[in-house]
Amino acid sequence: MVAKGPASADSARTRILDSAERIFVQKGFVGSSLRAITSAAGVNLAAAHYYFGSKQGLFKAVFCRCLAPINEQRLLALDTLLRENPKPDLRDILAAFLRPVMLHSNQDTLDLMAQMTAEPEELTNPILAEQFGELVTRYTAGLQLVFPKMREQELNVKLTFVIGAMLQTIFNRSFFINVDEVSKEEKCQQLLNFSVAGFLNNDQPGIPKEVELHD
Amino acid sequence: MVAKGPASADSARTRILDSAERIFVQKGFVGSSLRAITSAAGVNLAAAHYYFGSKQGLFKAVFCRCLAPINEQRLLALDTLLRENPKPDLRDILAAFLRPVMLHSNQDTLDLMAQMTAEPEELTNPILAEQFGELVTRYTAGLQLVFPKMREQELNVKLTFVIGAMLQTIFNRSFFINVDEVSKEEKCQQLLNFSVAGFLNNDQPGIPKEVELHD
DNA sequence: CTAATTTTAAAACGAACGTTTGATTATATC
DNA sequence: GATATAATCAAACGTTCGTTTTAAAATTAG
Repeated sequence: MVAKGPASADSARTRILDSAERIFVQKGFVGSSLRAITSAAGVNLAAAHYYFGSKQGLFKAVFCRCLAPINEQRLLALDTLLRENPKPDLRDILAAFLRPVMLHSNQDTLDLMAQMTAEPEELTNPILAEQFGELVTRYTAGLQLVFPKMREQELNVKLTFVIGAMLQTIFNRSFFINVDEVSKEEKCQQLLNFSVAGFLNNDQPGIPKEVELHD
Repeated sequence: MVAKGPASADSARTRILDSAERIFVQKGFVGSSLRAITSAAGVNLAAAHYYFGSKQGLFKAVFCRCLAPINEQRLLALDTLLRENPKPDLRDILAAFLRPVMLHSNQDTLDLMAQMTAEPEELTNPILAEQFGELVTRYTAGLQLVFPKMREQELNVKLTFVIGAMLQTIFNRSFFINVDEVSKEEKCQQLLNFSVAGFLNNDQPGIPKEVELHD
């Protein structure tokens, strides 16, 4: 009997995941101790290794449990979009990408996503590859349907802008800009407007001749 | 003789700052040990406490040494702009904000800025308040000259987008989107185009009815 | 019930951490 | 040259960490 285990064991496993999620978000990977996680979960210290093998295994389990459903949602939304319209609308693509994160995620998941960007790469790269590799590939392909003439590099740069704006928005760290009173929905709508306009911008005038004069 | 100290002492202090900057960026605050920092600097472990009092004091010193000059540059550029033109151009304001970071900073400084967003707030908040408080205030005021009718909340949200896009761009963490082959200058130019267009966007069509438009 | 397996528990391991101490060496001042 | 101050150093402090071990309790299966 390896598949499920008894109910008490499963709830212990879940309690570890829950408290690890909260503490990893607050303190980061190195800042979180298994002792703090397990004692907050009300289980023995050794239980963490029993269920997840190592601290890193627990981290990966926490992360995948949070992010997998969101990215499945994003991919499903993109599929639906492309099936209905082979020449899709830019706003619809960006909405499919942003809405599952901005609107349909609880705060813990958002915080975990933001926290992820700060962990050491050797820890996060395997997880990111698994959770974001296909996502980025398919969305890039989708955007290329909208901008068939745009160089892939330029498209990647703009997608990076959108992701950065999204992460900064869901991040609770504020750089002393207070946006707490703006609702989720309004932030998402504004980010969509901002991103669509940013994507559609044709080369602006005023390419600087004065970039070099700094003294 | 407290002001300067002998040449060897000053170079020890500087060597600690240099190696701390590099290691803090790579490993974060909790992930960096004073032993690794001091041994990389070729000084005794106790020298870190001798010069900076504590690990946190060292962190603050590293951060301020990096960020103070950049933000002074940004404020000076804004001042020059507003003195020359009481009704400044949006692109000029954003350029004054972005260029010192995107073009005139070395990679270590950029990485440190990005890393900063991930450290625990109790560690970073005092530093952020000191280094970014005035910056945000004055740039917000500058942007309000361009958009006198825009609500401050909306302006803050858009500024958050710009900062997020900037941080994501200078972050070496890629989410598997490769933009390494794009030059600094081109990224900066694209970010300016993107941000100006995003700021200028007037309410796009297709605002969903689920969002209530209050006043 | 008995036996096999899964889950929990307590204790200890060696290693690494920030910090402090006390002594020693270098530098500057008179 | 004597002396006060600044700087360096090795060593140790007490804690905390991830992980392992060993055994007891709980659960399941025959």
